Amino acid sequence: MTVYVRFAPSPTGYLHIGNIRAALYNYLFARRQGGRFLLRLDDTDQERSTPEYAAAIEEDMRWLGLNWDAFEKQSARTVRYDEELERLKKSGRVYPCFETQGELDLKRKTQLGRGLPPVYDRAALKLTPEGVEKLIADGHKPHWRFKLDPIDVTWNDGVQGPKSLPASALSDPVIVREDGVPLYTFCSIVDDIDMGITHIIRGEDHVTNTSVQIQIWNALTDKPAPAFAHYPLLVSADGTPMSKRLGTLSIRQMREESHIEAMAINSLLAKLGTSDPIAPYQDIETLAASFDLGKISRATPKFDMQDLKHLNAKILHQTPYAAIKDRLAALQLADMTESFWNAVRPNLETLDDTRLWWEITHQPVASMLGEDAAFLADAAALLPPAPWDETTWSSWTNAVKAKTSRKGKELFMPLRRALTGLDHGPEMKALLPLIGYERSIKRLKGETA
RNA sequence: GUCUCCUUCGUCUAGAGGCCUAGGACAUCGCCCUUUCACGGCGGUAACACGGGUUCGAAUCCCGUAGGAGACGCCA
Repeated sequence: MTVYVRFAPSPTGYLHIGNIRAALYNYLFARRQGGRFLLRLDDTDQERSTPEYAAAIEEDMRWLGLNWDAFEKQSARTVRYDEELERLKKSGRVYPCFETQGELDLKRKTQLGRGLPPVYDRAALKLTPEGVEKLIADGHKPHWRFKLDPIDVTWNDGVQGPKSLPASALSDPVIVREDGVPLYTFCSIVDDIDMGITHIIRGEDHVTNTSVQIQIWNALTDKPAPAFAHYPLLVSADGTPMSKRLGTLSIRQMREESHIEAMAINSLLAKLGTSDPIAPYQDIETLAASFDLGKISRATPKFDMQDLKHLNAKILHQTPYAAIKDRLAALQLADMTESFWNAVRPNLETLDDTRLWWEITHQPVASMLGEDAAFLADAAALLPPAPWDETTWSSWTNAVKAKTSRKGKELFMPLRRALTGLDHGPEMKALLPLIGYERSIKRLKGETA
């Protein structure tokens, strides 16, 4: 059996750290198993779904490198949902209900107040066929519920192990709204059957859905239900649930505002909450090779933006010039050479920091002379003429050392400050030739150059 | 309230009754390298939620308590 998995977001917002994990896990699982990966837009909710969000999801997935083998949209499949619904109506597995939302809310509130689980009481099942006809004739529109069997559904979960959920805690799910729109719980199963999905990997917020969906699946087909795996949801570093934080954690914000590398996100999310160490990975195929559902822990891991930033820096420090060349060219700055990259790479936290070091080597910088103006004037006098190379720094500083008797930090820090305007940065022997004689001599004299 | 899952260093985890004076990774701290900061290399600090029980012996099994996450929608 060839593995076939899907990521099924609804285009009602941007992809974020929480839901991209579903995409990543499914993608890596498919790659590892030699299977296929489907992107399916669950866009039956016409009011909240937008083409803009749909396009953004595709864009973000491509940026992360999560390429899909097939693409589907639920909005194009309404005929199939109607057909399957008719079959369930004929077999008596769904039944019409007429309670208003207000009535249902009240029932739930009453049950909760009495310490009971807020489960639908199946009052609509007591309606006679004549009663139903009369309600419809009077202009009431029914919504439809799927009648659950009173059995405990069991399955062997890929992360949680053997699972059993008591039927008594479940309501008959509404599968078609009063306005005729079929709901996720139902559409998703019709799709999974039609498309031949073999494994469903998703967050543990779907565990109770699974027990009803297995029943719906079995009511629709004799084919065996897919394998399920439910991984624990993330919590944010300060302990607040992610659901309250997702606004600040969209993939596009990470990319456009925080300048995070796609592989930093992939590396962290693929390993966070697993028994593998969190480490920088350069490509997604290597990540796929080590992916194993069995390594996912059942406890809720914390997501910390700091961890992501650390990993991002590590990835950049390891990135060879050949792999970053095109993106450096896209910055449209002069002299983005291999030696420039190798010089600045160890000091980057984000790729955008490249601009800072480019400006220091190519744009006027306010020099930092401080108390050392006299010392720097001596140094300036000793500055050798161009052309410069990697040895210039040490021959020059040796001369300065001989003249001034300074050494160590006393010798180097004032030079770094004067030449770059900063007290930290790449190795000066690499930076000096990039700054060049003209700017160097002026900066040593305290001029902005 | 009911149901599901969970609780080992700051963080992610290893650990399936004696191999645990609890191992690894990240972070942190220190040292080395670099006649400078960083990068890199090498080391150190640091944890079994609590209370009972079972057992010769418990991080590991059982019960309870506390705490955390999720679900209980005509959302997905």
